[in-house]
Amino acid sequence: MDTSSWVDTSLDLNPSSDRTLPLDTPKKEPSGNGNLIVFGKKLSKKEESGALVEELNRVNEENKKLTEMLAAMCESYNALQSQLTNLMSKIPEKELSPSKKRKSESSNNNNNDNYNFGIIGNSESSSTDEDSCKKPKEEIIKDKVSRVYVRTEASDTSLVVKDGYQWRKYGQKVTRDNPSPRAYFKCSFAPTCPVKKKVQRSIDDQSVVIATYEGEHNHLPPPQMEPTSGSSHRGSASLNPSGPTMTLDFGKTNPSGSDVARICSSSQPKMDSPQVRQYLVEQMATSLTKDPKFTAALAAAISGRMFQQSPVE
DNA sequence: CGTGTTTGACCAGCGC
DNA sequence: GCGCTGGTCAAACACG
Repeated sequence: MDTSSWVDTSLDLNPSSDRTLPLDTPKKEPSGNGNLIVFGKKLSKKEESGALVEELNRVNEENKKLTEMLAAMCESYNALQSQLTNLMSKIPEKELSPSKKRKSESSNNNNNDNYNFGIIGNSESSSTDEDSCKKPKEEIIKDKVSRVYVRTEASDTSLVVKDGYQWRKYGQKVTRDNPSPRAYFKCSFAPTCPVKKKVQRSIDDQSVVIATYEGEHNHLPPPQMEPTSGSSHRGSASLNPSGPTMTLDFGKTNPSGSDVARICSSSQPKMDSPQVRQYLVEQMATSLTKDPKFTAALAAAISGRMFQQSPVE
């Protein structure tokens, strides 16, 4: 199993640079004493209910836009998947049969090309077959491997991927095919948790770190605490790296995002019929929302966003 | 003083 | 068998 995916460290839910969602609107959080305080002004019951209705409308609007975003994402995902399928069918067999374990490692790094095409989570189709052919004697069930591409600031050398879990670094190594060091982490939240994580900067894009998760957490994720804990500088992104990670990529500036958008607008055949379009959207949305991991990741991302937005006391 | 990080040493797998 | 490489260990170190 090998799942590649993209995530912005801030887990920005906005897919494009123009922030259409009203997520950054001034907060109208209910205060502890029951009355809403907007910009320090206490509201009467009437105003309060009005504000609540307004808030509800806003949330509904937001919900609608999120749904649209999800649908758009599903569309592009589907289009990319079919493109990948086409490509995979065209690739000559020899390219699919590297024999060495370490070759596969480097070829996995070459999978960085994936994000140039905005392909999310599809390297598994090749690498899974690869692994199963390549290492028949090795336990295939041994580890679930997932890969997450994380955009960070290029100047940030900490190799910290904020995924909501606690990690203890136990090693660092400079590998042959990448001048930037690779850091090795173990999950330290539960002593018995077998999950390991490798973090290395992309050789192509220094602002991108590739986090490779091995294994599955045998515990619940730690509660999303305040972002000041540990080394997290911004709100900790909450995604579940265990298993076939369904990582959300709503990065607004990363290459995959823009390429996805480009692919959406250019290479994807137009779905002219609104019925067909809606049907496809529903199909994809259904299949996605049926995945508990996806919904969990989505919920975590949204809640994380809300936490970030909650006013400082 | 406890916990986490750093970093050189060591080990195992693989190719030649 | 040897060398190369990735992965892990563990002592030293840093930090709160």
